[in-house]
Amino acid sequence: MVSKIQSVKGTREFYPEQMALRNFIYDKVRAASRSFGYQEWDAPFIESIDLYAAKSGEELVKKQSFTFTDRSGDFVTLRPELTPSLARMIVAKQGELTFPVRWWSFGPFWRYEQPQKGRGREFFQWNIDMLGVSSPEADAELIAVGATFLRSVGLSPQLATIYVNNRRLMDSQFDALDIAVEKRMDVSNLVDRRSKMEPAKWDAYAFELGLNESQLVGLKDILANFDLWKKSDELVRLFAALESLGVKDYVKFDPNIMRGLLYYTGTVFEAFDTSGSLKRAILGGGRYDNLLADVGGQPLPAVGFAMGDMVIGIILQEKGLLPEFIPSPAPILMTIFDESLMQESFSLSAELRNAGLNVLCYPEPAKLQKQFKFADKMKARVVLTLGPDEAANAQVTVKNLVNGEQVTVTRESVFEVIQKILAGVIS
RNA sequence: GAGCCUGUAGCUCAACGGCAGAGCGCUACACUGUGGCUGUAGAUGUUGAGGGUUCGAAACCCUUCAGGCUCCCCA
Repeated sequence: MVSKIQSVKGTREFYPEQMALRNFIYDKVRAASRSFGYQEWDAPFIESIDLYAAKSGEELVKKQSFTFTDRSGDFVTLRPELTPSLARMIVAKQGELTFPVRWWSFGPFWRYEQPQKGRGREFFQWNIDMLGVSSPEADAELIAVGATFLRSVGLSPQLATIYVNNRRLMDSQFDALDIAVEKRMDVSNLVDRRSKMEPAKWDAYAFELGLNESQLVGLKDILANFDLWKKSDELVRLFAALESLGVKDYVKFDPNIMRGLLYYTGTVFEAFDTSGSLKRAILGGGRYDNLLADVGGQPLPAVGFAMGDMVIGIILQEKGLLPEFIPSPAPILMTIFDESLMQESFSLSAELRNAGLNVLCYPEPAKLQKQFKFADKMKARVVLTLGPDEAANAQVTVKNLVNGEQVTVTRESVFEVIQKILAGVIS
């Protein structure tokens, strides 16, 4: 008895309908990236574990990466993130690249996590970065790319918001409370967890981390102050640029946005669906000015963000923002009337393909009813029939499945008639 | 890595420890040159897998796999 082999935990199978969703996201990602002039690139899918050991979090490297030894005994990792590969590739050609570099990528990543809604072990991720510019206006451009994407998939500012904060601003606020530099990580973590903990427990946790009463009160004041951005020149400039770029209605300052990652140095941001059930970020990123120097390059400022395909995919499905799924990429079905007319029908389909049309040919003679039903299932818009009557007069019958109208025309004019029908359907 | 919930037809779900069912979908026919809509008929299946308790298990117990909700983490 052969037992069924199921797919690996946390992976997804892409049947044509799911593939259409993935391609929809890819198309929108590509369009948003290209509209700002970003170049597409990619890195290897497998990398040495050492690449991540240098700068990624310990959690990521030790617990959440797919790592194995290859046949020669070397440790290799299925990439859990792209930024270290980006840093290496930039450093390798730092002397010959034209800056600012604007690059984007969309590809697969793997993390050994507990699968949940919106989170799997194999997923696709959009990464987009600008390197070589340290201005808040560069930060604004990346946020604008994200907002442009959200708008392009039908997520209005009412449905999705990009929350912005700034690490330097928060650090200065922490300094003002006499919170030691060594404690910043802990306090960031504390801020991150606030929404998940009961207030009393959160207070207790704060004291546990060594904050005193006045520091806790001060921290709460900071986190409740949504005008704090006015104290940051960077954020004032950022919001001015966002206004000019036409995306300010997507963006809100929020001092509670921290982001766990160690390497962020300035502006950080995260986009959320404001109305949905999913509490996960759609996209997130920020400025990381020290990373390239840390991995051995010349100092180079950088800003970027990443977006996984799972959360956005679920949101788009839940909100009904996906286009209708059309099973067949060919809008035209050529029927096969009977054995004797099969070759002629194949020839006609070939002629139409040569003329640039996508044509789905029924593969064998069958009842017309069956073939029309098939056309309907495939959501074809035009069905061609070449029966004895048509063959005798060098004609073809063309049926418009959208409005049910049918005409019999000469073979020479079929192409034109079909084009008119397809054009009419679109408009 | 930890806790809790769930798993029955292709899909969504019923079935008190006592004959495995419904809706949708699917197939055929009504209609021997025409889809959708309608009507009629038909097939749905190792109840996730393995073991145990019981006269009898989809149900109870154990193990395991998968999904979901938390913790963790979110690069």
